Amino acid sequence: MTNTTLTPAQMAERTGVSLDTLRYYEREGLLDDVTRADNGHRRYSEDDALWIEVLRCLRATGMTIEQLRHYCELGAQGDTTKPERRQILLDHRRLIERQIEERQEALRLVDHKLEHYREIT
Amino acid sequence: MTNTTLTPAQMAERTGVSLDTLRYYEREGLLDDVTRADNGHRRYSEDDALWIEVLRCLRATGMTIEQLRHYCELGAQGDTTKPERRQILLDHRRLIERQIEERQEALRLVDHKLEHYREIT
DNA sequence: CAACAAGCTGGAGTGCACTCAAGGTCAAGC
DNA sequence: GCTTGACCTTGAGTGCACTCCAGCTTGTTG
Repeated sequence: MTNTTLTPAQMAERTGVSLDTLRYYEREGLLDDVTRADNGHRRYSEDDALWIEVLRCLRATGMTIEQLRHYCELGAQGDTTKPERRQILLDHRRLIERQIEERQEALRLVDHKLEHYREIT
Repeated sequence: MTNTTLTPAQMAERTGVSLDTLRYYEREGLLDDVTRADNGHRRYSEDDALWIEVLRCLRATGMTIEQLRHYCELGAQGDTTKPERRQILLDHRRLIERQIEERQEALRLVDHKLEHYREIT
């Protein structure tokens, strides 16, 4: 069993992305040419697993499917698109930073409201 | 014009919440008894403004409309619900902290990918 | 007074990201 | 040989949080 591929179920387990969502991402062009076993079943590679982790992370921080598709298309077009891909990541990085700031402010606000309840268990 | 109330437009401007969304929140029970001018137009108080800021903040950090409605209902039920309201805020606080951690991890991942592009402008 | 801006209501529509359903294939185990 | 389970495809359905629309009233302005 020195098999380096993952079944759909294993991938779902490992990445926390559901079977349906894995197929959905593939349909949307976020995951290209997943190899297949003889019976037509998907066999994900380790690289697929890493990329799906990236997808999960970018989605969780608010990148849309549309934006991810664009990023993937750029990747497929080769090295000339590297600057644009880099810019997309830089822009998203700033978005994440703003999200962190927004949440730190939210913590302050929640803490302020919690003071109002401080006398209780 | 020493008027301490805000028109819908002023409230939208101030809080960044759209007119439609302000009405939607009211319909959903997140905003009770907004006073009205003689002509039936809404006149928001300063307290409304503060509360809408809270709503915006909690929504922005992932509290659902349903949860917010529940929180509001508890508030309307009086002081006996204080412990539950406090617990809701504590739970949400933990959620926000997890979101910050998730985003800090996302930053690391994005930075890692950016290293791959470091040779470019 | 005409016309425009601001607001009102009830209800329908939208966009996004999944998520589910129906009907089928295929391999392994009893 | 039949059932079970994992997977397949296509296409429809769902849930959420808005967002828009039609048709109305009211107040202001040239």
